[in-house]
Amino acid sequence: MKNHHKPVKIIRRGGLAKLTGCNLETIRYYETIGVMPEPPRSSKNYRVYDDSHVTRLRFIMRSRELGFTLEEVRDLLALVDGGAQTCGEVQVLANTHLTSIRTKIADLKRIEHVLTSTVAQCTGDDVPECPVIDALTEVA
Amino acid sequence: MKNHHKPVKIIRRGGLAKLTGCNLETIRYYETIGVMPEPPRSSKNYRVYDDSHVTRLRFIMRSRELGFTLEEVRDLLALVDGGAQTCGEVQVLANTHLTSIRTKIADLKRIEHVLTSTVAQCTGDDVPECPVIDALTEVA
DNA sequence: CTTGAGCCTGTACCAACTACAGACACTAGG
DNA sequence: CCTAGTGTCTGTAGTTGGTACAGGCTCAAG
Repeated sequence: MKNHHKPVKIIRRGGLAKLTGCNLETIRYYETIGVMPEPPRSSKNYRVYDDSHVTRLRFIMRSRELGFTLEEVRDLLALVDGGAQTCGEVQVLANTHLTSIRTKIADLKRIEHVLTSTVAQCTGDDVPECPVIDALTEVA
Repeated sequence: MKNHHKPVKIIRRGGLAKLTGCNLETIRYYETIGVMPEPPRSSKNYRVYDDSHVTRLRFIMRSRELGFTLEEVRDLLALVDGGAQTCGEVQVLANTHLTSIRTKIADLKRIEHVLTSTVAQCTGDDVPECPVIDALTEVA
């Protein structure tokens, strides 16, 4: 008969924030948009979390770090929650996301190329003539 | 004595939108945030634009296409408006922007690499085990 | 007994737009 | 002359992904 009056360290919102590194308010935000479940409440109406919430929040954060939108995170979680997720379904989501990332990279590289070659023509002097301004002004 | 009762085709908001490809509402937005000037109004309170507005809006749009934030656009315009802009000053703004673009590219490439190598391990089958889900779940 | 920390709620704010409602203005057709 | 359609005006709300703050409650320590 152990743990009679110190069963488990209870996790409240601040605790979950510290455990995960997530911002305190963001946790509540994730709850309101439905990617985090509404946790049970203590007698004083405090949110009470457990390990499953820690895991889920970390999943969300890691997904976000990899650039998944919250809508995509919702889809991933729906697959996981459904229990019937298949590797094939997840792969489709991941590949779709990968495509949009590759598009973004291509866009940024194009921008980087244009800017780099334009700035390279700058004298950098105290003169009003500037290739960058010209490039932005030209009718394109 | 020509153009006696057809002086110049007047440009209203819709006209400016068509000339530039800019969204109608965005033009008003740019005015409220101060990157586009308040144009004169007709007797019926319609905004009346001229070539200078077309040029300026195109400058803004081109800057946005190159990924400058509206705050950066404001800075660029301030230099141009001041009349005393120097190539050196513009170059500084452009290089700062370039740095942030390169950072974004690097971030996206890292993400792309992680996702690509993870998805590559997927069987894509109708099985619940999935390397992507594992990667998102792992404590990292 | 008071002070501070932590939690609660609702709401406002950021970028950079986009869209919509409701009210006028103007033009062409019937 | 009336009406339909288009264009414009204003203010305001919604988008994404958070972040922050105000005002109020509870609780533990000093």
